Amino acid sequence: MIKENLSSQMRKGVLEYCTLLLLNRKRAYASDIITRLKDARLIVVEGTIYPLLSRLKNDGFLTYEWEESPQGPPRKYYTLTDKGREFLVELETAWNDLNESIAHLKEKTL
Amino acid sequence: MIKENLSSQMRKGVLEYCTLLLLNRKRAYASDIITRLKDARLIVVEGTIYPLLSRLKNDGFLTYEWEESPQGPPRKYYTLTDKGREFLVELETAWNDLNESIAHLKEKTL
DNA sequence: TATAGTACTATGCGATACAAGGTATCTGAA
DNA sequence: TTCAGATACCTTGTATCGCATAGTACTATA
Repeated sequence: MIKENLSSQMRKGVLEYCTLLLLNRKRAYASDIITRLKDARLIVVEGTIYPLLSRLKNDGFLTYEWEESPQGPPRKYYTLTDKGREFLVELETAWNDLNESIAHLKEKTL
Repeated sequence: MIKENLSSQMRKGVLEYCTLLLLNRKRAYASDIITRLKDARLIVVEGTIYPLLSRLKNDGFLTYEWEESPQGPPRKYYTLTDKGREFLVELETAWNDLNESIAHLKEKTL
């Protein structure tokens, strides 16, 4: 592994968590999500976010509604389902567990 | 994505960080590493750790020395190189950045 | 010699991030 | 009316990584 794809590899699966976190606050459409993740210093591109949203929708974690746009084509606004909120809790737990494991590895032995 | 491979995906790339963290404290051989990661609640198996160690070695982040074992075949004891220690710092930064991004997404808007 | 235990290696699969390219809609200027 | 640009969505192919599985090699002991 080289430096360039370092964060790329480390984020595998985490983007799912971040996207759900984001949508839990407020509904959004794909381009909007990309912008918001960029605000959080997470660089994401279209080729990543569209398949991700489709997966989450097919698993029943998200739903969407088409809505007219003031400019340009209509938008798909995604929102969390109840199942999605439950899944978000699980992801949160998994993330916290990972952090605990790392903390454990840091302080251990010497 | 289903619940089972949730943590699996999330850990992608993180295991590299954990392994380097672990070896930064004390040298170890593969089976030893698996045991130590298990102590930190990270379940890892042989098929994961051996390719990972090979990659890190080929990238110059690790070196190893063969050493006799009190029982069974000789062991490959891995240690970090200077380049490996530099890489560990980068991984640490990447990890902290990810945590900051998530914290940002949690508190943002509402 | 045979068996069990330990350690390392190789192969194939599924999931994911990403680059690159494509389609469709709307607005405004020529 | 036509066309360029912006917006928004979607698809395909590639590389990487964790993992299951199977296999190889060495040592000690009966």
